[in-house]
Amino acid sequence: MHILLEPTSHYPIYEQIIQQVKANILRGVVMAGDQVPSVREMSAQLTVNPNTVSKAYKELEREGVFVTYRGKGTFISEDVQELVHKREVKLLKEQAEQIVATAKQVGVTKEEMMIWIEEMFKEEEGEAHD
Amino acid sequence: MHILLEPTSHYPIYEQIIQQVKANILRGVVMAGDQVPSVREMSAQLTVNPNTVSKAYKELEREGVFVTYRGKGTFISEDVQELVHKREVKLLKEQAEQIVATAKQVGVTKEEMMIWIEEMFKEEEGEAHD
Amino acid sequence: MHILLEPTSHYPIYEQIIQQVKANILRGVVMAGDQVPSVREMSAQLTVNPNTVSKAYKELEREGVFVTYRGKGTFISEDVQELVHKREVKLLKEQAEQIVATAKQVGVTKEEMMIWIEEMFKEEEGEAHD
Amino acid sequence: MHILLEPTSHYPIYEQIIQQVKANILRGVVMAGDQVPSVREMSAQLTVNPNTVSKAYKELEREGVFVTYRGKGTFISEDVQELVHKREVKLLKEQAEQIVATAKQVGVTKEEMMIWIEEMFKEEEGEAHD
DNA sequence: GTGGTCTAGACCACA
DNA sequence: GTGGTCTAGACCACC
Repeated sequence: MHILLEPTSHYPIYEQIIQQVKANILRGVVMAGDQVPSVREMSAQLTVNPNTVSKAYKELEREGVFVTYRGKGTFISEDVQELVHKREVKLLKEQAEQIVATAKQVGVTKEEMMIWIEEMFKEEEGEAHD
Repeated sequence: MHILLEPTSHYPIYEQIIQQVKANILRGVVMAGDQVPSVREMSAQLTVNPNTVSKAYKELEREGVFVTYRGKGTFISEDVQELVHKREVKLLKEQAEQIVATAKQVGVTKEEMMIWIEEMFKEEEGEAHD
Repeated sequence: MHILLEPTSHYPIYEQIIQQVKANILRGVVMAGDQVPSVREMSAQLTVNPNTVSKAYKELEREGVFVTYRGKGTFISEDVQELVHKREVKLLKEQAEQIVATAKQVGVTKEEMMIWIEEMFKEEEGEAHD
Repeated sequence: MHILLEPTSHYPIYEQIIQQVKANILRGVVMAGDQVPSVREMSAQLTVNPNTVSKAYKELEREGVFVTYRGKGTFISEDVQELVHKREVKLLKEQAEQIVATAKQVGVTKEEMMIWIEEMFKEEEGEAHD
C-alpha cells in the first residue's frame, strides 16, 4: 500500500491517510481480506504520530472499510471495493452539485463546463497511475 | 447586501462572510465603488463579534476586493466584478479538475458525468437560493 | 499650490497634506509671505473633511511653517524655505542612517549601495518636476 | 531566537515581531528547518498576548517564511534565507529610491549623499546592536 | 463616526 | 502539547 502525505497541507493528516487508503482500495492495490500494516508499522513508515494513524484506522473501521480481529491485526473488509466505490460516487455527485451551483452563480454555462470536462478527461488519460 | 451565516457549518464565520460578500458581488447586489456596511454595523446585523467581521474585511482588502479609506469606511474596489469573476472561474476549474481526477479513479466515465452535469444544470434552473 | 493625495494610501491624509505643502515650498511653488488657501477652500479642493485640513494646518503652524493672522488668513512664514530645507535634510540623514543600518544587516556593501545611488540620481535627472 | 520589542515604538507589536524574526534569519540565528518557539512560549517570553504572536506568525507563514505542521509546531521554511534576503534587498532599494527622490527635491547633491553614506558605513562598523 | 491594534480568556481540532 | 477560531471589551488614530 502506497500512502503519500503532504505534511504542509492544511488538510488533517488522518484525513489524508483515510483518503489514500481508499484510493489504494479503488486502484486495486489492496483487496478485500488483505491485512493492512499495523498502526505502529504505518506510523513508522509515514513518520507520523501513532495516534494519528490510529484515528484514521478507527474512522475506516467505523465506516466498515477495515475490520480488526483482536490480536491478529487489521484487515480490509469483504465487499469493500463496492462499498467504497458507492460512497465515492455519492461523494463525487455531491461535489459535482456544488460545482454546478457555483458555475451558475459565476455565470459559467453548461456548454462551457461540458467542454472543460471533455478536455479534462482527455488530459488525464495517460497520466498518473502512480 | 445579504449575508447568510450557517452557524452549524464547519467553515469559520469569517470565511463564510468572505464567500457571501463575493457572492453578493457576483450577483450584482453590490457594485464597484459602493460603500459596504461598517464593521460595527455588519457585526450587529450578524450578531457576531466585530473582530470576526474585521478579519473577513481585512482578508477581502488583502485580496483587492475591498478598499478602505481611513476613517471613512470600506468600499468595493473598482473592476472588482471582473476580478472576482476571474478568480472564481479559476477556482471552479481547479475543482472540476479534481472531480474529474476522482471520477477516473473511481471509474466514473465521461459519459456518466456529462449526464449528471446536464441534469444538475436543469434541476437548479428554477430554484431560489434565498 | 498643488496637492496630490492618495486616498487609498495607509498614510494619514493630514500627513500627506503636510508633506505636499513642504514639497511645494521646497520647489518654490509657494514663497515666504504667500497666502495659502483657507481650510475651507483647501478642503473643498481636495474633497476631504475640513477637520483633516485643519489638523495639517495646525501642525504646519506648530512647526513654524505657517503663520496665521486672525481674520486675515494663513501665510507662509518668512525664512521658511531655509527652515524646511534644514529639517528635510535632517530627516533625510536619519532615513539614510536607517537604510545603511539595514544594508549592513542584509549584507549589502557600501560599494553596491554607492552604485545604486549613482544610478538612481541619474535615472531621475530629467523626471517629474510635476 | 532573540526578539527585542520597543513598547514605545509606534509600530504595532506584531510588526516588530515580524521584523525581528526576519532579522534573526538574516543574521543566521535561526536556519531553514528550525522549529521556532510556539505561540504560547513566545507570548510568555515577550509578555504579550498569544493572539498578537499568532498574528505575526500567520503573516510570516503567508509570506512563506514559516511553515506550520498541524499540531506539531511552526518551522522556518526551506530556502528562507535567500527569500528573505531578496525581499529585504528589494525593499532596501525602494527606500533608497525614495531617499534619492527626496534628496533631489531638497537639493542634496549626489556627492553630499555619497559622503554621508561613506561615513555611515564607517560609523556602524564597530557597533553592537544587541 | 471609521478601521487598527491589543488583551484576556475561552473552546476546538489535531498530533 | 500545537495552532485556529471566536468573543468581549478596551484604547487609539483618523476623518
